Amino acid sequence: MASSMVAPRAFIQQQNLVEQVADYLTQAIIQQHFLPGERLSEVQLSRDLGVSRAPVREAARLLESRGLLISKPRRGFFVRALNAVELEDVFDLRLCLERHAIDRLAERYTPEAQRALKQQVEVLCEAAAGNDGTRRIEEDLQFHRLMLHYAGNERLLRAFDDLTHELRLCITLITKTHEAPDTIATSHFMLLDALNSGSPAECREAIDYHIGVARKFVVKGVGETGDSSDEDSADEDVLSR
Amino acid sequence: MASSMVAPRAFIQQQNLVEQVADYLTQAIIQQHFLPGERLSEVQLSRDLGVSRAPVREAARLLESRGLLISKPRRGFFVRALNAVELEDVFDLRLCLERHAIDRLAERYTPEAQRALKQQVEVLCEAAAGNDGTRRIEEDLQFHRLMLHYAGNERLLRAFDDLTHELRLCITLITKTHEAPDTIATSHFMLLDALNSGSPAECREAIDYHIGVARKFVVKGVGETGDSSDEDSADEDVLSR
DNA sequence: CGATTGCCGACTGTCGACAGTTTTACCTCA
DNA sequence: TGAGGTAAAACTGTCGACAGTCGGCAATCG
Repeated sequence: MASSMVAPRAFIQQQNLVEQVADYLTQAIIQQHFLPGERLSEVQLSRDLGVSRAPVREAARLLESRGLLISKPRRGFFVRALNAVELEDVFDLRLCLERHAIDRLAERYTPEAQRALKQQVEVLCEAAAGNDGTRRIEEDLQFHRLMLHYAGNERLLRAFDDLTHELRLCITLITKTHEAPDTIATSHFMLLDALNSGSPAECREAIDYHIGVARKFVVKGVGETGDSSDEDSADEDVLSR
Repeated sequence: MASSMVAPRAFIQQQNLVEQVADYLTQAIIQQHFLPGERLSEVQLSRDLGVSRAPVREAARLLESRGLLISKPRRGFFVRALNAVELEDVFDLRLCLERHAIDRLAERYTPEAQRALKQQVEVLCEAAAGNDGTRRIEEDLQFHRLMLHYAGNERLLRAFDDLTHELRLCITLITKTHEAPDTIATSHFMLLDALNSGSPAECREAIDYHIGVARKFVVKGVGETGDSSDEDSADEDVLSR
């Protein structure tokens, strides 16, 4: 995985079955090997992966907290299916988080942050030129993650990471519609320019535009596939507690 | 609910052991029966609660995702201890979420929302007059949760709920400093007035002031207890992934 | 006397098994 | 042929057990 980064201990990490299972499930869901709404059998999974049910269950709970799975008592785990409204909500929250992040970032735009972001945009442009759609998405998300990181609020970053799992889900789910490499490049350079200008208003405008474009892309896509995921859950669960 | 906490009680109802254990742990942590940084033994807990280790582990993972526990591989689960910086981050994220929420709420301020919020403020005022500090906090949080709810973004509400667990943790941890009932009342009526005015700027100002006050209260409190929770984790885990 | 090494207890990670429940398949009957 | 009921199959929730690992303590060595 590219550049400097902190060498993440490539040593033997044969442990952590839970995490391994979670990674496997995440990949499988994103790559549509499990369809939205599909039921996951614990025994089936444990057989396939050659582990017992305990780590599978714990991994499933982890994915549930990340919004990729939904558990129904006595029924098991189901792949999360986002409907149009939920999709809008995800992008609205993303807008909320990134607006705040870019506000903070503009106040503490260190040369290090500037350099890192610029480099990441270059990596992204390179990825956009290639054919690997998944990598393009990952580099794009990584750019935004860097923005959140340099905004200097760990908790804010965690909220973004939580959201990213769902974001990745619905983005990958749609990504037949390829954005042109130029569009991606200019769209991100606009953000850098806004940050360089130091004007909060300009930053706000840039991020609103940026996310608005992404939102349109995905929402348009989901209109085609159009899954609603509603079955019997007619009642509202809000307001409880 | 009572103070007889040490006695673990065989409140073993039939189903949903995980949720019951999670609730028990949450209460125990908030009420400081487990101190920040303390290690939780799975076998001890399972013995005390009269259940096996599986539901305890799953509940612990749930609390970990809520930020109340931290798991160290091969070491077990530890009660989360927030240092001053993390506390600031929590309130900064809260500000981020509530700003966005009040913006949206101002755009769709239905009579129903208006009525519900007003009623909740009254409940809060009543609670503030009483002696039960925990209830006052809960009613306060419930008011803000209602704001988020009527903002009409389920995902935003979920992010707030996630944050609330940590918020509750550090608020309750500090709450020797009682806010005066009048202060609480006026502080919330200001929010209602701002919403009634329909002015986004006024709403923004009100929520900034409101959360700023709460933040000062809590941060001041943590300065006294002053736990840092840092031990050996000198390395940064950000930027990974 | 201080540092190192080996041992011991405690604990976590994981597993296979059992009981209760839900789903499904089949069989009967109108 | 379709509807309804019943029994089997499959699955989840939970449990107790085993193995590998971690931290502490004591004995040993410099």
